[in-house]
Amino acid sequence: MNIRSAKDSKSNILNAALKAFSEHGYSGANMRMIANNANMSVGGIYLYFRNKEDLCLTLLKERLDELSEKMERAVEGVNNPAEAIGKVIKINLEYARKHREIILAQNRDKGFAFGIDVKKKFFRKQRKLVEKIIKEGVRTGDFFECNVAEVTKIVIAVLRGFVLSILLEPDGFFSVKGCCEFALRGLLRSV
Amino acid sequence: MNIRSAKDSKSNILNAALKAFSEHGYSGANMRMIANNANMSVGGIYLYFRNKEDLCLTLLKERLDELSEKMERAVEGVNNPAEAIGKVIKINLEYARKHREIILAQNRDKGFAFGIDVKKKFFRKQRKLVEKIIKEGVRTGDFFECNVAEVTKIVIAVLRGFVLSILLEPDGFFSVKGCCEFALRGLLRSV
Amino acid sequence: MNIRSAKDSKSNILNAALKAFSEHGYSGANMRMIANNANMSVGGIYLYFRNKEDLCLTLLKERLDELSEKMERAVEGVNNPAEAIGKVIKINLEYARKHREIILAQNRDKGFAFGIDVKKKFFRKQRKLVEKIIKEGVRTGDFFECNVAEVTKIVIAVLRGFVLSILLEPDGFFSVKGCCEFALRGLLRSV
Amino acid sequence: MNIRSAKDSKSNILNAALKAFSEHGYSGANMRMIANNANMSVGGIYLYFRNKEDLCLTLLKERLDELSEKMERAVEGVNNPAEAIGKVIKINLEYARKHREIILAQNRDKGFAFGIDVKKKFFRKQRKLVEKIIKEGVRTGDFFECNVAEVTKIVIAVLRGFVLSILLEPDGFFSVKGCCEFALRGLLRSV
DNA sequence: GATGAATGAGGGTTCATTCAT
DNA sequence: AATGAATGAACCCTCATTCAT
Repeated sequence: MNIRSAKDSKSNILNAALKAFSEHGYSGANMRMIANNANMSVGGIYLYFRNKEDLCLTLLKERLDELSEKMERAVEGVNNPAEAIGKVIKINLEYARKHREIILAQNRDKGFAFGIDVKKKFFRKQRKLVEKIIKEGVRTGDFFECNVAEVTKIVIAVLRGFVLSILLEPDGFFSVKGCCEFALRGLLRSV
Repeated sequence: MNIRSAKDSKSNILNAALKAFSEHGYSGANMRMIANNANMSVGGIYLYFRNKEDLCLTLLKERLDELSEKMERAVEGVNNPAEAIGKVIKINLEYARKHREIILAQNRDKGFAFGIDVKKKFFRKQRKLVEKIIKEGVRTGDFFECNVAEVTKIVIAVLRGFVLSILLEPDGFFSVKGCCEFALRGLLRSV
Repeated sequence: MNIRSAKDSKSNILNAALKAFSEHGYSGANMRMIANNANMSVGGIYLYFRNKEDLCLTLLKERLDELSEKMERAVEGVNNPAEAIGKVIKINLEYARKHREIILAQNRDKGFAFGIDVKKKFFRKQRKLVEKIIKEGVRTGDFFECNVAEVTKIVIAVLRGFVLSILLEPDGFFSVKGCCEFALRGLLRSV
Repeated sequence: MNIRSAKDSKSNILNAALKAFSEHGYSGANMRMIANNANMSVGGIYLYFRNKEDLCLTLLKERLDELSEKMERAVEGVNNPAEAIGKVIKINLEYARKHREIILAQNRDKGFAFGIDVKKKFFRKQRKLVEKIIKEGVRTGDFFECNVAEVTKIVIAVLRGFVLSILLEPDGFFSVKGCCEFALRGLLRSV
């Protein structure tokens, strides 16, 4: 209707798609719905995106890039490794809570395999970040001596678990502080 | 071809569906595929299952019931709380590795919302089991004093994270021992 | 289950089919339903009837034969033509009210064309009966001089209209007496 | 092929459906047939009609609205009640002869219950029209004193009977004049 | 750039009928 | 005579994608 720039149109469609996917999941949402949300014609979407999958993938990429950047900015200049781990956990939990619907939509109907490349790229970045922190923690003596590669994987696994639990039970009591403490100390009173 | 008992037919279909869902996801698999895998006609499936969803749900329920039972049997008679937590982690990790395809299939295309009741029932059982162990650990003094309810949730979140990571990166190095140690001790050298 | 004679089985199935067709119409009723109603297997039905249509046709034939016979018996020995016409109307209206569900079922989903031969045979008999009465009425002078063939058709049409109206609006006020009076004024020389 | 206006497409589909339903009845006709008749794709039909039933119902409504209007226009300005009844009969008989196939199709496979609301609306209109004429006839003294409500029902039943008979035996000799005379003898005080 | 009518393959599901037992 | 599991064609309907305008 309006004279829009290509960039505007694209982000307009992305917002419309976001809404549709959030509400109905990937295959529950159809192109007509998205077009309606975007105040556009169905055909119009195909001027900006190759197909439905491309549209969803773009959405996913945007989100993960944003999260990546947030994490990196959050630990920039933080010297205390424990604090850095805490920040990473905090950012991830906040992000999960904020974008719950979207993350679920991207996994509903398509599952983990969907957009695997984009996800892998994100995971790689995330792992590097955490690994750096742990390495530093071991170097400073704050953290246990350990197989850094494995512990990194474990920490990321734990992080994922926190995120997943927030997605599954959004209303459950689940404090960032509790998660951080746990990740840093575990269950046992004495070692 | 129609010489099978009803029970045979049912499990025959379930296996065929498992294969189809594992390879193509829930909506990628179609009833014709499943019928072919089962060396049956399409209509035959509907003698044993109300519809596609029912078929997949049955598969899910079977799996989760089995896992539930395994966990319960594993901690039976174990008095050391740390050991019990270790067993729970071990069972879950082994299970994830063994049934990776199936679990993914049930979440691909349909996502977490699918079979939510069956899943909730499982989660409830799992939480009760873990809570009991932690309570006991706190009572015996093996574990920190803590908000048992919250820590239970966190431990389960961690558990989920381990499982999720195995699903996402099946070939990654990821030892049960490492996970257990981490869950029990965390990262920090001293508190 | 029981040892039944072939005749028993047949009528047992017919009753079961009648119930099913009455409740769900021709295509709404399925063979499994009928088999259940008859406490039989699906395959069993095919020992007695060639197929679903044959089953329904047999039902139709039974009903129409019964009605035919009732009409014939009713006018037997009645000498007054007006009274005879009244009897015919009465029998038909009563029959429509009594077997409403069945008649509707036979026309629901299949319509007038269904069982056309059986119906035609019935219509022929009915027409002959009415024609005979009218001819007699004209001969005795009770009825107007008229084109007997056409008036017969008209009287039958009127009769059908009464029946149809009862089928369409079973609860509507619609007296046999009113119908007879109306129809006879069309026939009687003097009132 | 896609150069038609929406209105053209709709009526194009309606014609195609009419042909299909007339030839094969409601459930005998399938969407693919209709699409072929309309030189369209199956999906195209669903742009204009919610489903098969909606398509058939629209057809039915169109027909009955047309007949309703015809009847009303026919008696407009006619002062003689007997003549008015004659016109109503004439219009209905002509209509039945002209649209025989269509009317049959709408009742074949689905029966009277199909589109019951649309039909009821038509019947209501028809009854009001006839009732008004009879009331007027009684007032002017042309018609017998009578229970107007009941006689209206009877006249409509008779009318239905004429229509039904034309549907059942289209080639039968069945004059409008004969029908009117017969029906009017039931109503007129003097012949 | 933008439209939206049109496509048509493919989906899940039903059910009259068959046949090995 | 009787069973009921099995068949498979056919049904209605959906929707990502295309293309004439």
